[in-house]
Amino acid sequence: MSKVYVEDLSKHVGQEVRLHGWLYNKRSSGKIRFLLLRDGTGVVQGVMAKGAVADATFELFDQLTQESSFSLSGKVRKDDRAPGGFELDVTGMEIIHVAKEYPITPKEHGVEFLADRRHLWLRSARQHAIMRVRHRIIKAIRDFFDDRGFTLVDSPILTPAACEGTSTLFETPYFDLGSAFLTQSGQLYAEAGAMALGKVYCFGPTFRAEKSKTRRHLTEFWMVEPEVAFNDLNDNMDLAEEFLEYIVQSVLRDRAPELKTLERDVTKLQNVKRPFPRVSYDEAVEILHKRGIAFEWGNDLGGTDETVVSENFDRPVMVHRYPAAVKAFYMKRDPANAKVALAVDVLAPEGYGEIIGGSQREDDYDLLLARIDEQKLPREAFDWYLDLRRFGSVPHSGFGLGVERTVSWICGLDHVRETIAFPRMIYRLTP
RNA sequence: UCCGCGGUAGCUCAAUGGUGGAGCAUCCGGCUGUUAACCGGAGGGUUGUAGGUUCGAAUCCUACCCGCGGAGCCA
Repeated sequence: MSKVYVEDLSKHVGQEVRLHGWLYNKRSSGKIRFLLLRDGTGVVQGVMAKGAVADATFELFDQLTQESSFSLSGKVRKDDRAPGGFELDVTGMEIIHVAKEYPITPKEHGVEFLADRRHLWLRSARQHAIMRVRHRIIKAIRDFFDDRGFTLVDSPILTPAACEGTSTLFETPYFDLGSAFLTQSGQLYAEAGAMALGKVYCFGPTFRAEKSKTRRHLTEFWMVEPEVAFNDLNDNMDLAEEFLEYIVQSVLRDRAPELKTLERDVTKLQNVKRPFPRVSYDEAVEILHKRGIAFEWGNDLGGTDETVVSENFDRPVMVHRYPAAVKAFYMKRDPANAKVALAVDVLAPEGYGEIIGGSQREDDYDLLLARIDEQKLPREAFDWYLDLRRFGSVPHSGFGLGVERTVSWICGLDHVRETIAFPRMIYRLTP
C-alpha cells in the first residue's frame, strides 16, 4: 500500500493508500463516523461505517482526541461533498499517540491565548495558509534576484555600531571588544558587495529595540536588500516595481487555495502590475492638503498619512524625493534640489503602509563625510564604508523590503505577528 | 514614554449596586452523510491582585500587575 500525502490524493483515486497525520476534528452519527486527518499538505475526511470496517478499527474512533497522531488506510474516492474533492473510505487505522486535551478548539480564541500557544496555533488552517504564502514570497524573492544575475552576499548580524545612527539597537557583550549590536540593516555591507559583484542582495533577520507597539512592528523581522552598482534612483524604482509585481503574481499563481482560506480579496492583488504610480514627496503633500490634512512640509509621512496617500491608487505607489533632513545620512541629495534626498518609499495599498524603503546612495567622499559629522556619527566606525568612496566610487542604489509587512499585505492580515512562525515583540519573547 | 480600551468557568463572552449565566471544550447517553454536525444530561468559579465605599460589590473609588490598540520610530 503506498504512503501518500493528502495533496496527492487526486493521483490515487480508486486505489488503497495510507496516510499519516493528526486528527483535525471528528464527527459521529452513531454507526457512521467521520474523522478529519491533517498531514501538513491538506485535510481529508475518512469515513467509517459500522460493518464496513473491522469492529476493532471502528472502536478506535472513541480513543482519538483532537490532534492525536495516527495513520489511516483506505480507498480514495472522488466526492463532490468533500471540501478538498476527495474522501477516504477507511479500511484500517493505527493510533500513534493519543493527544492530551488540546487547548485550541475549533471555536474562537483571543490573541493572547493563541500567541501563548503559537507552537500549536501553527497547526490551524489559517496559520498553515499564511506560512505557505510566506514561503512562496520568500522563494519569489530569491528566484527574482537569482534569475537576474544577482549574487547573495549575506551581511553580518553582529555589528560594531548603528548603521543609520537613529534606531535603538539590541546590545550584547562581545569578548574583549566591548559591545556588539544586532544588525538593523545589511545595507552598508550590501554596498560593499555591490562594488565587488555588481548586483547583490542580502537577506536575513534584522533587529530593532524600539518600543513600538503597532500592527506593523516586530523587534525581529526579515528584510531583503538588493544593491546595484551604477543604478540611479529611477533604475532603483524600476527594479522595485518589477520585483513587487513578480512577488504578487507568483503568489496569485501558486497559492490560490491559501488565499481563499484567508478570504483574501484577490482582485486587489491582481492590480499589482507595472507601471506603479510615482509621486514626489511634494505631490504627496499636495494630496494630503487636498484631503484637508494639516501636514507640514519637512515632516516624514506618518502611518495615517501613508494610508491617505495610498488610497488614491489601486496598486503600490512610489513616493520619492523626501526632505533630506528626515532621511538617513547615506542618501544622495537631489542635484536639482539639495533639500531633498533621492529616496523612495513604496507604500502598499489598503493601508498596509511602507513595505519598501530605498535610495540612491551618496557616492561623493566629502559629502558623505560631512553627513557623518553632521549627524555626530563616529567616523572610525564608518571608515571602511568611506573606503567605498575612496576606491572607484560609482553611483549606486538599493532598497530594503520588509518580508513580514509584505506577507501581511498579500494575506490581508490585520497584524504582522501572524506572518512569522515565532514573532518577537516588545512584550513577547516566548514561545 | 504618552494616550485609549480591557482582565468573569479550559476558551469566547453576558450579567452595571441585590441569589454569577450562555455557547463551545471535557465526561456520559443518542443518532448510517456529518462539514465549527446535531439532540439530551452532568461536572466545572477566591470575577487579575491589594485595599476602600456600602446593609450588600463582578459592578463604584484608589493603587498595582498583565494584555490589546494607537502615537512616536521604522520595514
